[in-house]
Amino acid sequence: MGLRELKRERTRRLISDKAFELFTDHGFGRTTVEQIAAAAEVGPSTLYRYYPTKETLVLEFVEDSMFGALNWFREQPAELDLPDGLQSVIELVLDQLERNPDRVRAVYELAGQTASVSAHLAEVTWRWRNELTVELAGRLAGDSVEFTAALAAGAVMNIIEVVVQTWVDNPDGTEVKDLAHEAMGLLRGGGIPLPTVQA
Amino acid sequence: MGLRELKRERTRRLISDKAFELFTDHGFGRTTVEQIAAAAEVGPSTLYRYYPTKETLVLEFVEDSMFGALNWFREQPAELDLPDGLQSVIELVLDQLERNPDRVRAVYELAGQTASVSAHLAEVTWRWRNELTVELAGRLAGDSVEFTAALAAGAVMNIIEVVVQTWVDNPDGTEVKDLAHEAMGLLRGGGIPLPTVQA
DNA sequence: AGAAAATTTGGTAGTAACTACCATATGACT
DNA sequence: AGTCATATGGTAGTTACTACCAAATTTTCT
Repeated sequence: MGLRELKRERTRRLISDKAFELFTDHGFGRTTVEQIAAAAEVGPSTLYRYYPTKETLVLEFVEDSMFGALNWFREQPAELDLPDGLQSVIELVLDQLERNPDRVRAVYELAGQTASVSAHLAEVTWRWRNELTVELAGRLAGDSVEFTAALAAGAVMNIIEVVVQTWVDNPDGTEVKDLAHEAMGLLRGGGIPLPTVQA
Repeated sequence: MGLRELKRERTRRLISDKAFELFTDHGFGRTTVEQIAAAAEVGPSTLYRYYPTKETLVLEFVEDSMFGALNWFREQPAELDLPDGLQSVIELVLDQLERNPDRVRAVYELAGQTASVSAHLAEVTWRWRNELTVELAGRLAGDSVEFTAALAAGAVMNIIEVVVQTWVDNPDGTEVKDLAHEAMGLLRGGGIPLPTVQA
């Protein structure tokens, strides 16, 4: 890796760290992009090159965690057992998020306070689910492939969201991995009140 | 209803109609709030009183459809059978959306083109799911009520989203209600590749 | 009917996120 | 060392949105 890339990584991290510092101290809305740029000792112009919007400053880590796992899934052989593969996807996302619990909590804190952050967080997971749907559809056969894939991808996204939310809400509760298994068990075992089917 | 309320309703509708006209003709990003205000023959100041952000102009109908159904659910007696109730919620939302198919299609069109619209659309459904979770949790008993409620609410949201998406993507396909039943059937009958449970 | 009160409207001034663009500086390569 | 590619910082401008105020309009009270 050249010196150039190294510096890029460093500035990128510096900017997002300073941003989080200011966001958690004074709130998302009360922090201006210029203040962040000043704190990171770069021009606003440079900051915008790394982070096109204020929200991406907050969501980079979550987005990377989620799409990292998705990319792993994409590289798996076509014969991969889907249920097993989906479990691995879930565990990979959770593993990534657990590498930086404080950051995850801060993100959810900010999303709770600011509508546009919550909106963009929702958008990231929504986009993630759509891309998982495409990948899944390519691995399915039979009737209404798109439909089935979308339902499966939605279920996976759901499990992740519920587990993360529960984890964030009570930090000293059950282990993340156990929560995930509990969720999958409930879904499979019929422990969830699902809507009835009646024509 | 007094003259004041009547005029308010009228201006509100006028504004959102003009907004959709401009959005679909020239795109969301290429339409300014001032242009919308001018087209509706009101001051920008007035427009902002009705619609606090540009995105609410787009999402009002979808939001009303979804939260209308949720409010119906909230008013149901505590003894209501949950699976049946959830099916009704789904059908109510879909009924509301079907009252204005063009508008729904336009919304999804705009969401596909503009990130911030897609973000706010995601946020609306996310918030809807959260409120459904709260309502459901109040009607459940036993262990891990919150957890179960969140999973159920997520499943409901999922069905709605998949059905609407499928409906929007091919307008002349299966009836919305049939799609919904198909989705519920697949979910209950194990036709979906769900992640495995293994500790 | 007419005055007073409440509310809606439109306009002004200002903030801040973001874009387009250009000159300068800084690593990379021969 | 010199040239090339890329990263940086600054300037000017657009636009969404906020706070605030004076005029207009609807409702209410006498």
